[in-house]
Amino acid sequence: MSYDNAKRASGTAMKTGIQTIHAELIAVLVAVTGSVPRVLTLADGSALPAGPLELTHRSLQAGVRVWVERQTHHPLGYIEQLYTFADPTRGATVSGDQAERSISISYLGLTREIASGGDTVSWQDIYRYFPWEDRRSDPTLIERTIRAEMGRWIGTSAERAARVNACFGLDGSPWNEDLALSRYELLYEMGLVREAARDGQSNGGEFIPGTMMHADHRRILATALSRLRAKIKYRAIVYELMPESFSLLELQRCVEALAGQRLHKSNFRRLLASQNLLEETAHYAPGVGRPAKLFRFRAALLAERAIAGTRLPIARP
Amino acid sequence: MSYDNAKRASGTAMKTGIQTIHAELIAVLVAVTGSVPRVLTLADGSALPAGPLELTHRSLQAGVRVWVERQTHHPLGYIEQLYTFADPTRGATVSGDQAERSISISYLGLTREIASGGDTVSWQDIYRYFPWEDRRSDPTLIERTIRAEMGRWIGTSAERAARVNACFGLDGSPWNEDLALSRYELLYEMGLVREAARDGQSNGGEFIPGTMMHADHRRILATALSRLRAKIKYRAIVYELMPESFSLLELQRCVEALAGQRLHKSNFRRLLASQNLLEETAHYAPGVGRPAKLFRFRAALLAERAIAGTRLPIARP
DNA sequence: TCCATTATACTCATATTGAGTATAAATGAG
DNA sequence: CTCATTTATACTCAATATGAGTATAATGGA
Repeated sequence: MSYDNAKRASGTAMKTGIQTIHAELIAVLVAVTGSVPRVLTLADGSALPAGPLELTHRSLQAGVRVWVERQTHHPLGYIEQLYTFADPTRGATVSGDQAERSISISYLGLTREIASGGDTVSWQDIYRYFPWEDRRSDPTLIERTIRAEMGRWIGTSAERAARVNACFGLDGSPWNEDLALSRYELLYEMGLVREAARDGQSNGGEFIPGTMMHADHRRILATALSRLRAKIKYRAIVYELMPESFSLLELQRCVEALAGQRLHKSNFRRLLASQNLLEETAHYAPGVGRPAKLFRFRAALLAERAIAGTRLPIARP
Repeated sequence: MSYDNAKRASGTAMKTGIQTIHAELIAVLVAVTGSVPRVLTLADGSALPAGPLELTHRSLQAGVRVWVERQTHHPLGYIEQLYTFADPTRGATVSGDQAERSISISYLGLTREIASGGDTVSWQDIYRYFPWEDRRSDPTLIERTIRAEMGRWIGTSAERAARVNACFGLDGSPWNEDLALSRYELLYEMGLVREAARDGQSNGGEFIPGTMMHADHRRILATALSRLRAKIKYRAIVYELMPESFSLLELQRCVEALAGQRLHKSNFRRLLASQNLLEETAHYAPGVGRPAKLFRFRAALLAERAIAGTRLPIARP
């Protein structure tokens, strides 16, 4: 049973008639501090910040921006729409025989971490929710904790085995960091995350480590992580996550934090050089060892934006 | 003034209070027939098919699928969510002092073209709406028709010049087919598409050739084109657009139709070979000249799905 | 002074791309 | 039946890009 199917199955109040549609904005605010990718959460890390769509908002984007800036007292740089979910079951308050349908529109925003005003608002390590996605120090978590359970789910199905191998980079398939969302959804389908059990999927044994979240917030966070990982490869958006000036190693650590992978130092620098995104400052970062030159992003970058894009074998006239 | 700003400015009925949110699904159905990329439209090509979100739909995806299949009597292969717009102005029926807000959730679907049952339903050449995006035979349309107007908008602003050059591949910048949406939005901002005038943007002179659409359907179509062009480069989705078996040249023509670019024949084939997506059939396509071997997509492809993904300079342990 | 530590510069074999040329297998005109 | 025309495939080769290192340069502290 797929993620969608499971959600459906638990639905009850389906009847045609007068319906109030309730729309909600959900924000995934990401920052990278040191080598830790973090997300802004509510309720002790168990929910993403969300607010109702108000008629005063001129556009969805503007709605999120206003809302987040009020929460964090910090201007929000990059914003991007993630996905819209409309689940008839979730938040279905059947009051007075009138079903309420909820639409959730989620956004990804990039900032730098600052002390948040709110009380229950806190920044959490993203890998708290997806320990298996962080392969920087130990790429074997999956193997050690849950491979046996996955084997049980696979059984003798060649198709299931192929899916698991492609998603988790097992048995010869390469690991692809962009597949974070597919992996979460597959784990849900296998009943190995707690949300699956909560939503009525029975499961025979263990869960994979990782903190559960309210409703499908963890899925939304996985969507954000996937999107962000894919995007850093062809758009210079790390830019929104870095301070004014930084060393090349700091930039590398930031990308590594998001990708969940160690990168090859000199090749990473060669790549940066070829993109012509950075310019030197006159300053050096002190610290242990030889001081590193500090760089900043080229101002012109703001205008260019789009950059390269992948290639097709184009014919010239 | 940006596209969003212009939309906002024309908004009036903004008041907080009881609000009914009306949600609508909009479908961009794409097929490629011969060398023409086509889209399913209503009303003589002036609107995209759209329908209300019904409570009986189990999920948005399912809603679109049901709706489209009822319209076209043909199973829909690939579906992907595009974007959600919530515009307070559009469709704002201020009846009885109650503002109605409309949310549009758009989807991209891929099929093969078949005779559509409906009367006003028809398939239209996508480039009818974006002639400048088709550079297969004549890449100079922009130059010839509208460069002067763009110059007028740019004036002496270096920032505007940089944006135009990056978007349209002028003055040394490379043309990037994925930027179809940015180009449409920029043309709107410049007042060079008719929608801009309709929405209250004054403009001094000419419009760029291209058929106008209802509401912001043309923008949604541009979103679909951008997404599709980006996606064919890293996911094997052309598959949904091709018949059971086909020659390599037919496949090339299909990709060219979507990309709006001619491709280099032998390099395209080398790429295909390296991806291992195809397998030979025993048949040949007759016609003038040497008959071409017919291929089909490998069945295993369905299971693998995700494929490669772009690369980071990864460090090995 | 010399060593641990981090920064930066080079090197080099291999793979991937861009851009063609050469050869093969059909059709139809004369 | 032969040859020009047309399309299909096979190769070639230089220019780049990538993966994986090694070598050398600056620091602060023992």
